Amino acid sequence: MDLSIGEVAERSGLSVHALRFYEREGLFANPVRRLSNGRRIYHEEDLEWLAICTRLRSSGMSLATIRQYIELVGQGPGNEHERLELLRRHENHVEAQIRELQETLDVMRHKVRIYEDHVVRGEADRLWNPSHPDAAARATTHQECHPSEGGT
Amino acid sequence: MDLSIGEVAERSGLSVHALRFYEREGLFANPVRRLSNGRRIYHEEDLEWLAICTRLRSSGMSLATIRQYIELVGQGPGNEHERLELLRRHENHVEAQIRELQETLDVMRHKVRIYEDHVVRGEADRLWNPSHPDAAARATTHQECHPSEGGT
DNA sequence: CTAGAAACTAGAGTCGGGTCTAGATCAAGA
DNA sequence: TCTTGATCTAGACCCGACTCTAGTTTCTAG
Repeated sequence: MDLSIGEVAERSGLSVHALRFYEREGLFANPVRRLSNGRRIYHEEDLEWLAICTRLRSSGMSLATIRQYIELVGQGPGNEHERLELLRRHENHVEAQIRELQETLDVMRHKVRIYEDHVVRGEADRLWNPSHPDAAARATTHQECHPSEGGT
Repeated sequence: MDLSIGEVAERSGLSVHALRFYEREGLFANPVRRLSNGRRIYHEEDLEWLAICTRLRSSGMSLATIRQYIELVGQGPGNEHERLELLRRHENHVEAQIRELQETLDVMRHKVRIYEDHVVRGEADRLWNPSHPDAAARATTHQECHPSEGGT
């Protein structure tokens, strides 16, 4: 039932180094226990938490914020509001990321499609090439492209 | 018509430092020209390119990859295939990011909703708190939650 | 003419998020 | 017994992407 750091590394996808690092940084909710010989022992719940952690990280939550969350939980009842707020902030953040990526994707698809056309016709060199300012014009006249590119 | 580095900074949202840094790193397609006194001059096209650059960056393309793209363009016709491949790879990458974020979002919404319920009922302490392994059980028995959490 | 803003260069520093090293300890198998 | 391999600690190192500093020059307004 007990897991060694190596097993956890393998199953979580994090390196043993990263696991020790996470521990130092206070990213484990239940402080990692040790065997009498000093070796760390983990349990399934740690793996579950690491999975969540990894999700939070890969969706852009910083380790500092994850630590904050854990600290709130560690303080026990009474701060549920703060926890919820933290989670909701991240939720919004993720939503915003999705929107932006979706926009970028639309732009890219458009560009790539046009690029392909031009490649087929052997005249692609000018596209998305800022040294040739007529690139935009070409694209635009051929297929509406970007009436106002600066959509960031 | 000519823009100073300060103007470009203001309009692009990048710092003057960053602009000089980008230039050193070869991220400008049309090499930045100088006035006789050594000062950089930029044009509208540079702003357009910077807008694209910023989009690529914020969607996770590294500066190194952006440089690669520019290098391909700079080599002139003949490598359209490579350019297209690079763009498509990024397209895929962005798509993958969106999918993952969407998944994360679903998970988070679910958790937050449940958390809210529990807060309302004053029994929230155990949720998403790996020190209380019964959290999952509670959530699960209350509202289906995670039959198999490790959905990464 | 002078002050202050803005630009220049080279290079150092920062920050987040790890990764790696060295040297020691410990467990298990040939 | 000896070796191999996993673990331990403290702390150095790395990488990407900037950011800032110092010292200098140049432009602009008063």
